[in-house]
Amino acid sequence: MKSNSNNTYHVFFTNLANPLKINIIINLKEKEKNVTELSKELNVEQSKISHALSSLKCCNIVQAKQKGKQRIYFLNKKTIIPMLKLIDKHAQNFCRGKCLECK
Amino acid sequence: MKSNSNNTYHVFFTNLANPLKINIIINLKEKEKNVTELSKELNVEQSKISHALSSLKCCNIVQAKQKGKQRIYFLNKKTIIPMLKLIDKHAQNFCRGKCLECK
DNA sequence: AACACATATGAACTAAAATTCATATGAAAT
DNA sequence: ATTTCATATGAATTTTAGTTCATATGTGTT
Repeated sequence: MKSNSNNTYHVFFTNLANPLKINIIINLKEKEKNVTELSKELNVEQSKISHALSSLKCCNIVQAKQKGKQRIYFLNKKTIIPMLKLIDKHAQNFCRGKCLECK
Repeated sequence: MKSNSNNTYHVFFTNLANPLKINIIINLKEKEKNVTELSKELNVEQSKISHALSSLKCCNIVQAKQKGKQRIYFLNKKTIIPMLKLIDKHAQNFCRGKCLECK
């Protein structure tokens, strides 16, 4: 019963179920950035950013390119942008604007 | 920087980041069911099902109606079905069909 | 080849979420 | 009003995921 794609769903959602990763994603919506920039703008320690990016990258939610000694991360917008829109709509329609933590 | 809707995203994804909840959702795609039916079909202990349903319900990912002493749960398909489709496409296009756990 | 800047990685620790299990609540039937 | 079937709930425990920090790797500069 627990199919293969069910596991894909689980892996995917688990990867996104983290506030820092969400903040990174939102931040990368406007513009691609390197690790140090993200670290400064979000005011979060570098290795935390690296760890977060690493798992986002492994699902291809973000991608990266090298530029000198910097690594520039950019968002794979194909999936994420429409997904966030779905959640926005869901929150409006079914949760009075925002989903609340369920104890 | 950490906006309000960022938290909605986090709550929403966290709610879905669980293999049992995914299995419940997939199971409810075909047909609405009560707790006992889900428990038997997924071969999962009743209180686990109830806990899972309770948090899915609080985000209105599932909804419920009473029928005698049973509570029938059904999927709010508006959000979830297109979201799962997005992930299917993502997996095909960017992850060779399935997302793999990232260590 | 030594150095500095940029990023990644591993492992121990901490935090958060899921499971378990005993029990409470609820709804109908007798 | 007692019993039975159905579901929910709380709290302790276990599991899983995130953080931290020290250090490794990688890239360019002198």
